[in-house]
Amino acid sequence: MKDRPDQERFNHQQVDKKWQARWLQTKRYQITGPVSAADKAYILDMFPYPSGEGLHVGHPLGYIGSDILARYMRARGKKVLHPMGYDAFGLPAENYAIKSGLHPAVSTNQAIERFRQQMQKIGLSYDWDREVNSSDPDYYRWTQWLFLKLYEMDLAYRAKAPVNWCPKDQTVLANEQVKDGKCERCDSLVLQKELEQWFFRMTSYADEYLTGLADLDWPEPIKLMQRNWVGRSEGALVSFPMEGGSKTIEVFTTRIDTIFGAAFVVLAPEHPLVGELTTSMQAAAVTTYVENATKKTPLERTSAVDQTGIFTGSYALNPLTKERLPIWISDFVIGGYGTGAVFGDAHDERDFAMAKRYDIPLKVTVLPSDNRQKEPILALEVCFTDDGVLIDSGAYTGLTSAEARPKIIEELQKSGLAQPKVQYKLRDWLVSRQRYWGAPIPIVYCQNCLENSKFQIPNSKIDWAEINGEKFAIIPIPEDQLPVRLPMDIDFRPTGESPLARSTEFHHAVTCPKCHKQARREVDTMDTFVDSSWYFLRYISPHDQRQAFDREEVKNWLPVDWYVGGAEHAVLHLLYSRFMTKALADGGYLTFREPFTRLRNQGLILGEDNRKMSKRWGNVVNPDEVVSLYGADALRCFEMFMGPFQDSKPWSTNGLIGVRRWLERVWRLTKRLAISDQRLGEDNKRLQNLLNKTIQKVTSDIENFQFNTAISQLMILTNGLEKETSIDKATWQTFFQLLAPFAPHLAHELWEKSSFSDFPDESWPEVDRAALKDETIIIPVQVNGRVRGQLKVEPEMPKETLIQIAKELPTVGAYLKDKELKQTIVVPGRIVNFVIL
RNA sequence: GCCCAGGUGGUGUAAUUGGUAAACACGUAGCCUUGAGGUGGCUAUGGGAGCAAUCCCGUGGAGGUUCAAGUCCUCUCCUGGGCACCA
Repeated sequence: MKDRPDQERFNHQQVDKKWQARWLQTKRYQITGPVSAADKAYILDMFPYPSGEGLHVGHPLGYIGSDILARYMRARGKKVLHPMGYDAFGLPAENYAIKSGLHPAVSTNQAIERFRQQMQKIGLSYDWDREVNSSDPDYYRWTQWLFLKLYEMDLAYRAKAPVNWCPKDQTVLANEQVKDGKCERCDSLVLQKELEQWFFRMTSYADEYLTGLADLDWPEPIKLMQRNWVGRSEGALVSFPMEGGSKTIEVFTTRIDTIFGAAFVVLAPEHPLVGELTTSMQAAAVTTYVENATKKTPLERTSAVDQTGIFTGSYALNPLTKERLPIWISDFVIGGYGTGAVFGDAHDERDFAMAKRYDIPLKVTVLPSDNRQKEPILALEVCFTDDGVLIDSGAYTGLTSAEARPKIIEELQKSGLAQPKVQYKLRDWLVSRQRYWGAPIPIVYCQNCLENSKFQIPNSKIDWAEINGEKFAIIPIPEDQLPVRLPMDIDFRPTGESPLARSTEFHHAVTCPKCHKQARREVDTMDTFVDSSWYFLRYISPHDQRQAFDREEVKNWLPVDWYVGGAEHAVLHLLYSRFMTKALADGGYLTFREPFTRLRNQGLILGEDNRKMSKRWGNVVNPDEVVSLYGADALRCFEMFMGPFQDSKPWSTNGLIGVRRWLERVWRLTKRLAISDQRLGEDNKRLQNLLNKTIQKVTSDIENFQFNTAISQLMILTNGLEKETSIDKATWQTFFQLLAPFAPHLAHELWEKSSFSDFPDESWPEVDRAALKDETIIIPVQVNGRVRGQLKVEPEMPKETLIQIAKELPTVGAYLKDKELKQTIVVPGRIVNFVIL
């Protein structure tokens, strides 16, 4: 029978299994003693939420990229820490439990089991002994410990605040979880509600989030999003005294230069002075307006096109001009930003629209830009040209408004009329959740302790909380009593109060750790983002029963060198992790202030129909099927070959087949090519150069996360090898080494089959410098910028020779004949260009 | 509305950073192999003119800089993402 190529097929199932089993048997790197920053590589993937649906083909894109990097770094002799875990607390498991009755702990563990198997099938080289699971008491115990530390450091506090309330999920949402005024998860319109909640003081590091970005190797768009999120603006606080009253209205402005043109003052409906300022004449109208405004959902409020408002009946005085300014209320002013009050003037679109609507007289004169030099201008009035140039405010003639601002503030500060102020959009982080499936907040509320504290020395600070009108002392659970375990048998249907409140045992059968009288527990759980804000520390000593992380080992391994994950975490998770790191550093637990040195984002893999992969569209591709049909290496290489790592791109089974075809060709090469012990001879410069180029390209491409072109280059090398009949051993080995990070199963198998010794895990090919030269290259010859011929030349050929032989090309000569040569441009090794008239 | 990122063949994309546009694949066509099938092999494949050598056009659009532009500048259109009454 004829020896048909397809009888030599690469049996990926067998090969995958063999090498995956080997990885699991391998004793992985054990952390011992100090590791220098230069020797280590902490390569981390954002840990997944283990959903019941398992991974689809888009999830592992990032894992494959980081795995290639990890394998490459090991080959380079680095000590690599490459762990994986599960962000296992959270709403979906709880919602699923409500629907199916299956306890979240059970469904979550099933999902984790499945995730792990799926990841192992792809051949991801994680250190499986280091898995963490945020819903495990051994983990959340330390999340609770962290809460206590923040509380000690006054970075966790309890406050009454208007909170985003999702009526469907019956829970409070963080600002970050509200999208377009709707719940991020269930799309219900979000309402506002006043509740006492736990907050983390994110804002204490507002400036550091900005300055710290300078030293981080992160994608620029992500940095920008963080900057926008922090939303720093410099301006001034100005006090507007009330006419005929003792109170003043504090106003924040970034446009102090427009203060002379202030025409009215606007308060947010929530502003505390609203009641006091409203005259009896206006009382009814104001009450109606304020009620309507607070009833509105955030969406309704932000989507309003008109600047509606209501006059309070009172007046304030411009502190500079002493002019009477009517005080209005409008819901375009946000209670939670700045001072919740603004002054209105003509330069601002919203102010302008409102003034127009209610016929409030404006005070700024806007002059056409060709009118700059004209007089006269009222003594204290600020005038602008219509392109925003300040032309007169007395002392600052000729300055742009941006130039004038700091000077005006300085001037006003001298007379006590204003003070500089930096304002941030960033808010503190609301971490309380009225949900079951999360880490319990380690606090009890004790009435007895509050009573007793009245008799203590006046200065002893005791925090108290108000729950349903009753007052309690806030008592943190002592560290050695952690974890506060989540009760397992509980009715977790949402009713608006935390499900934990329904557990008598959890809620009431508790004694105060301080006075040992009966107390009640905090029944809220923590936002799952708290769990994920520190998990990268737990991987260092995941089984440590005495501490959250081993401080010495953390010093060795952190910060994370490469962090790989989706861009959807640009602000939330990444900012929370930065906050936690800074807080722990201030607490003396860490010696660094930024958790992630490098960040790389992977793109989305869309369905073959170019839509987001989802059950709803029926376009989900399961990696298990791909792996069993085409092999783990085909999946890995194809996902890397599809396009730039960070881009979104549609799945294509045909493309996958193409990559599989390539691996098959590599497999067959081993059959066909004779292997010689001789080094490549001088006669095979072509192959030598190709090999060198491939080493260079694959190496730099991996380091730059340009895996798609690395695969292309490996394909080019394969095409080159196919032209040979025999090959030297060294070339062959180099090829397998280069292939190994991408297609580890195939590469290891081929190495072994070729009867080389054990695969060298800590070795990476070097470019053979001596071989890297003397190949002729082809360069274009242009006439007037158009290619008219090609030249085969030595790279080092001198200019004069180049010009001469270029002129002799028949195709070029024809153009140059009888023409005056104006200029000749020669870039050696690149191009020759003749410029003629 | 504001701020980013990006528009290159039928498709995914590449381009040594200003130097032969389309590498590497997919798809398609023809041929080969096979009893058959294709996750097998070979060849061709941007558009147009021509028997051909060869020529013209071509990187969303319009201008510009340059010996030379996918790459730089100005304006403009479209797509994706983020923020959104932040004073």
